[in-house]
Amino acid sequence: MNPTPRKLEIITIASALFKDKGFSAVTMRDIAKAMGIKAASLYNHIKNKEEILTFIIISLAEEFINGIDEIKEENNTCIDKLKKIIALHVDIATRNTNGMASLNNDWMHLKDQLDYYLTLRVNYEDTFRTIINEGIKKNEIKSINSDIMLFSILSTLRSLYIWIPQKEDMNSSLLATNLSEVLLKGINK
Amino acid sequence: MNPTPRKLEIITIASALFKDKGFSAVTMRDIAKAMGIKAASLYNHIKNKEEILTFIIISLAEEFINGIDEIKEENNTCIDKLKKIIALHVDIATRNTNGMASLNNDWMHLKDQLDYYLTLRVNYEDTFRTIINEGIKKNEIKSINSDIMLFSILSTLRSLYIWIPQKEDMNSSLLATNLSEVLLKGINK
DNA sequence: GTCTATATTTTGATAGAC
DNA sequence: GTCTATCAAAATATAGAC
Repeated sequence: MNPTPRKLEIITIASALFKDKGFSAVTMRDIAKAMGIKAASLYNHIKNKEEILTFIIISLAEEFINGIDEIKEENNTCIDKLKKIIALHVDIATRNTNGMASLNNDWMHLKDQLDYYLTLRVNYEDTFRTIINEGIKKNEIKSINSDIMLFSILSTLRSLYIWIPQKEDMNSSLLATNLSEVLLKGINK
Repeated sequence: MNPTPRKLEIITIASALFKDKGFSAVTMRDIAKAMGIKAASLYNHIKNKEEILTFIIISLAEEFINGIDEIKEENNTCIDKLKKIIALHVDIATRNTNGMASLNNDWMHLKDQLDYYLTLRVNYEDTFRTIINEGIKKNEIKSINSDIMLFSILSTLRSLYIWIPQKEDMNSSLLATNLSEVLLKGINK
């Protein structure tokens, strides 16, 4: 899992193509053309097409699990933990917009590491849900079905990659602040 | 745009497959096998693979635009209009969960009707944004960047199809009510 | 309406020269 | 590290029999 510079170049260019058309609709020839080389040459750097997808998804999934594990241990209110989770999503989605598309839409095409990915995802959602439930218990958060709250917030955060490129003018910390306001306190006056 | 029963059967079965693997990863043989016939037989009912996708996406997009056009004309508060939009999404996503996956993830594979789809989508988002902006003007809604509010709410609504099958126990109207509470008033106590 | 057979193109991947 | 040449498999789609 420590790619050479050339391999990383392939992964980066492939990410951009996967974002636009999805993993299955992008061919090795598409990736090669975008790199300015022939498809056969790609195999000097990567084992196969699957390896590209696996790297994109697993490295992102690990970033998320590491991020939330750190946040959950902090001595903080639950609301502040949620704000940090929101900032985590904004940060990762800003730094790797293209990869986020594969993480969201193409994880089902993983083979070798599909089970590992699913474990990471379940762990992430469980930690997230635990933080919400603690917030309810401590009277910081409304006593609504916590799955609905989890689903609502996480759906928005997972879609950030679609929206961030359209809003290049807005800086990350302002976006995270505004998003926290909307997601935590709503839009109703 | 008025499919025979057999054609509708193909579209329905294809929707389920597209939901699981995406349009590009599903072959005509996959669809045929799920129907219990051979791939060649499909072509007696449909022109090509693209036509299946086009029907799924365009009929859903038209349902949404018709729904929101009706809501916007009503003599109602903006908050109530938003509640109706939320109920619209819950309703459509409940009735056609599988189709919603294609609408969200495979619209870029449209050919003939891609421009038409994009027009419908822009119109939908514009109407949605206008309702939010009116709410701000009338002091019903907080004066935050309306694009952030639009993005946040719409991301959640667009993801409903992923979540609804996991929550079969919850009825549509309760879900719409809870979701309105969370999306409009937030989770913070 | 479904079948078999088949044409044509595209795809992931390898072998071996430079 | 990239190329040309090529393979084998898989894909969309058509023709024509039943």
